[in-house]
Amino acid sequence: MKYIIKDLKIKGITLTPQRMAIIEFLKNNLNHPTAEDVYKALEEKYPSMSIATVYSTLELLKANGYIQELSIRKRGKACFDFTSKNHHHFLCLKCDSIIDIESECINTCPIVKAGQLEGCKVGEIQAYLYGVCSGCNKKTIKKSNKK
Amino acid sequence: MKYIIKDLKIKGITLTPQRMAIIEFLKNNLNHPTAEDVYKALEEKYPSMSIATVYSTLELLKANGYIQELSIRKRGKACFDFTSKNHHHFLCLKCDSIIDIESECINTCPIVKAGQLEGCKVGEIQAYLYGVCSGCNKKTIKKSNKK
DNA sequence: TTTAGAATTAAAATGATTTCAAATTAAGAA
DNA sequence: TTCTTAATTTGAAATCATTTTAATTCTAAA
Repeated sequence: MKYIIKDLKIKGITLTPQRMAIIEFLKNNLNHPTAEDVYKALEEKYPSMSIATVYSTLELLKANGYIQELSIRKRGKACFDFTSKNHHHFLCLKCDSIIDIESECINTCPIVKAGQLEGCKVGEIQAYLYGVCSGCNKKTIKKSNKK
Repeated sequence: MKYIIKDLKIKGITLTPQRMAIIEFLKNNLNHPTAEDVYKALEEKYPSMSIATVYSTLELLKANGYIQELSIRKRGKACFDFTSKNHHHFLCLKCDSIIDIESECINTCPIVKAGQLEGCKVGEIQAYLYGVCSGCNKKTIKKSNKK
């Protein structure tokens, strides 16, 4: 948080209250919010804020590498994530939730380690795992027990 | 190709000329076309075909597991891929092209092999590799030699 | 051949995101 | 502090991929 503020100042990027509020919100909401999520959350405190500001700030933060836009979309919407370090994402096909996967095991793949494949220079890898999350798993088990 | 036709018939799905043409096109264009790509390609041969038909057929083929919709989007558009077998995708950040990664190495990750992680049941993994493709790499080298 | 259900069509609707021009704000200079 | 200019925000309109709709046209089975 602090380092972003400092960093942005060094880069000569203006720190408006709106931008501060958006950064603050993202810091405290690591559950991959959409632009709309951010907008709705800040609506009360900043009634005059425009959704266009949310989009432009998210774009700014993305361009400067503070946040990542996931390739995965929540019901057609882009969602965002603080890029603490390289991590992957798990998607629950039942409840639509996105869970961070901190496991390093994907990063140990030969391709990733070598940083290249068939002449392609590989910089980054984003893995999306699809399945059923533990919460939904438990629900399913309970249901089947009831029968 | 043949097996899809047979399969669809068995499933009681009507094989209209439009659907046949779309399947045929996808078979011959493995470069991850968008709905618009499909539509434009068939426009000449089927001038009356609607883009809505393209979308509904892609949806049908996806629902039946013949094609895969990538999470990655080409300039904001969904793109599709025959799912021969589980494979991953490389995205060139310079030329926007998407290249199939047949390498099995990602699938050998402990998470994927175990099929679970932290209580989540993992069914499938889609990896997106980002970087610079061999074509663009060569161009860059040539340029830097010219200097 | 008839007919009911399914698929196609063109147009309108939707909804996330982007663009725009006008109004406001930030920040450096005086 | 006040002035000034450039950057930012705003709200509304525009964009654009995709979906929906209702009417028309096909398909396939009887």
